[in-house]
Amino acid sequence: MTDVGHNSVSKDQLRSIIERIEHEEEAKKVITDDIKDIYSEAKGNGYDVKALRTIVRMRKQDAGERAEQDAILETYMNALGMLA
Amino acid sequence: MTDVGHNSVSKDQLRSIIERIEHEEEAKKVITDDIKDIYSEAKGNGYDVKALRTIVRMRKQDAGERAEQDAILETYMNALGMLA
Amino acid sequence: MTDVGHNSVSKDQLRSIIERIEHEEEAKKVITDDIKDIYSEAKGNGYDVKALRTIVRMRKQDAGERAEQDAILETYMNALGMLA
Amino acid sequence: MTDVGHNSVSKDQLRSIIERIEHEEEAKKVITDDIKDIYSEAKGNGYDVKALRTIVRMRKQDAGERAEQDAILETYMNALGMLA
DNA sequence: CGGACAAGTTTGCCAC
DNA sequence: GTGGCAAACTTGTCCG
Repeated sequence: MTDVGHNSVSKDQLRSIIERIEHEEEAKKVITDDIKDIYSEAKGNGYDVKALRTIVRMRKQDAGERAEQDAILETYMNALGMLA
Repeated sequence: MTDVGHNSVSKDQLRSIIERIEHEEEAKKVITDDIKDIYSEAKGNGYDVKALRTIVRMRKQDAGERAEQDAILETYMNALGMLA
Repeated sequence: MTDVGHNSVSKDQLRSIIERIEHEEEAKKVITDDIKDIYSEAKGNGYDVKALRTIVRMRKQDAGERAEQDAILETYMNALGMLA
Repeated sequence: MTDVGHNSVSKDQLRSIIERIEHEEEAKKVITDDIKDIYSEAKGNGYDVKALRTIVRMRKQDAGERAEQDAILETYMNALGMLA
């Protein structure tokens, strides 16, 4: 390899970095699939997946933040006459 | 309350589903953070993070590439009546 | 080209189909970009883009359907003690 | 009502934004439907829709491919200090 | 912090 | 009509 610029890049070090990342990403994929399985199973038991996701999202969302979002929405909806 | 879907949602079953998902998502977050750490560490060692991400992405694509090509071939063969 | 199966595909006809589709997709992309521009401009005028998107989505959604979704959500939230 | 953000949201301005977006989205839907029609017509003429979609997708990728390659090259050159 | 990029989520379509 | 595949939209993250 031609040595360009700073380039004291150890081939082995670079390979190690890449492989560590790829290893983690595989692990992440496993978990992602597990989550999908849980939703699928729930669906099989009659649950509404979209609603479940909404619940999970809401619980993750900070309460104050949620109120803030609601307030903005309400402001706009009111301006548009979408409220009562 | 209006009865939606099969309903008579078991509180415990629902809670179990939600908590299993949240547990998996926490595990996923740990891994996501690990990946970020690896990139940060690499950056500290003088690597260009954007380039690293590009490499990882390319290797992922290359992996999928072969399958993609095969799928295309099969599609055409099927369209031409060369399969079964 | 080898004549396989039914294959009386006119090269010109195929090309025409493909190009018509690609032409439409370009037009679609223009509109998509226009929409992005409107949101950007609104953002520049101090609007909350996320809230705007929510409004648009809600107005698109049928009222009855929305109530249905809300009912499911409420059922779950109640089961989890997220209400009151 | 709570004052959110800059607020004093002009009802007319907001309505205008929303309606412009909705107008564009309708236009987009028309095009989307046109595309569907083209595929349907092609199907009626004996074409394999899945294969057509594959072709369109591939041609789009090929177009982006060159730009992608250039971007990768630039990224590396930049990382190696060969730019600027 | 603003704009680009990537990830994740949702929706639509086609085959079975 | 269900489940898997692919497109589109949304959200979040990262770099400048």
